[in-house]
Amino acid sequence: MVRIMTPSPVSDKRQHVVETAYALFKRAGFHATGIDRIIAEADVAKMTMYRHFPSKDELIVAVLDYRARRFDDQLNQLAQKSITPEQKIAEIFDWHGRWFRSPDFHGCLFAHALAEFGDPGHPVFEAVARQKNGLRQRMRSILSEVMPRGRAENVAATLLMLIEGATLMAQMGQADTALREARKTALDVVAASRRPQ
Amino acid sequence: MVRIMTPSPVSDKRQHVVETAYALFKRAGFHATGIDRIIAEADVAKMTMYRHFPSKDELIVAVLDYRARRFDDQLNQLAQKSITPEQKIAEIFDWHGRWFRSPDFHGCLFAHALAEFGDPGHPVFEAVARQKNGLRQRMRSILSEVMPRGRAENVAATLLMLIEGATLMAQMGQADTALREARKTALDVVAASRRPQ
DNA sequence: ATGTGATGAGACAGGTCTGTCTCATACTCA
DNA sequence: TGAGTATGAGACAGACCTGTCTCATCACAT
Repeated sequence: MVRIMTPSPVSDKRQHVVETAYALFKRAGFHATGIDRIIAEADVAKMTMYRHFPSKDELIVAVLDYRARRFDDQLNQLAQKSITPEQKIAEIFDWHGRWFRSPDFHGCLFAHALAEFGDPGHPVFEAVARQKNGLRQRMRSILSEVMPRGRAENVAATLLMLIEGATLMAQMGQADTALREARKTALDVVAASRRPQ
Repeated sequence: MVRIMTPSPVSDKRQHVVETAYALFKRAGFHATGIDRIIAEADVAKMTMYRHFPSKDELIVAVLDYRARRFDDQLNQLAQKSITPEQKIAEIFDWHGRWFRSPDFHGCLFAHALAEFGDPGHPVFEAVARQKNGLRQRMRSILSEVMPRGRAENVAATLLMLIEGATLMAQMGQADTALREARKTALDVVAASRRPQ
């Protein structure tokens, strides 16, 4: 008989490890956070972790993919609230502004992963690229409503750079200035390329 | 008699360790690069390193300060070649473009350091802040020739974000697009705030 | 020549890292 | 009841980590 293996308790433990690892990676980084620390904090046996994730690298990828999914979900919800492309773009920047001011903001986990796993071809590198390209394509598709495909591509790249730069400045304690100027520049750039109605 | 201790051979070893550590940190990151690896690559005794740098953290700070100094020197040379603020800003972006295309470009060492030592108050964090603020103030002082102090401050922050974002995109293999769009946006932003002559 | 300081070579300590293995326990479903 | 599965607890291996210590050597200035 085909049974899909008891689903809930299995995923529960796995998900709990992912979320605990996320909280630790975010604060201390990837190499500086040991497996022992993760399982202690998650209150889980070491073998439980290693049964779900064959290696630390795969746990890191799982954490990144989990965060990318949550990020996408939140931006999807946000997208329903606004109508014009300008509003949608502004919402994305404002979402980042709220993030910057959140209690334990520690910068972008994906940028940090890129710093520690800079080798292209490494699974972690690829997970980072997936997330950043996803955000860029999201913005490109928003922009392509009001400008040609090529321009939308380039403007999306510019907006992504502004977001990444603002995130770095926010981590250095300049959250307010960073978001205000990045948001303003972003809307100016969009306006300059917008197809007149 | 006051003797200042044989100066050249001492600094030679110290500088050699700094440069070797730089090359390794750049490729593999800070936590992932061990002291043993550094002294082996530098062909130096462990005690020689520890006499110059009481701890690994202080070596990291020395490496960052060394790179910040070299970066400043190069931009100083560059500043003499151009006249108008627009030219000077464009030169800074073009310098980054050449950097992105250089043989072993691995992203911004300071951004990577921020990822691994995100705790404000940590000496490494402060070294990063020094470098980023230095670049921002350099651009602010360029811009203040053609716009009020407050605007120069904000425009400089925007340019810094574009540079940081472009550096991150370059590390993900989008060097050409990143630099082109960042440079163009930067000059647009400057033009929009420029005091008419 | 002599002494002083920088260096080389490597052992060593104490801790932490990732990953494996074993054995006992609990839970679920047939 | 009995089989299959997930898990807990922890020992263990082997490597690596930072940082300290000792002793020999070398260069150089007086």
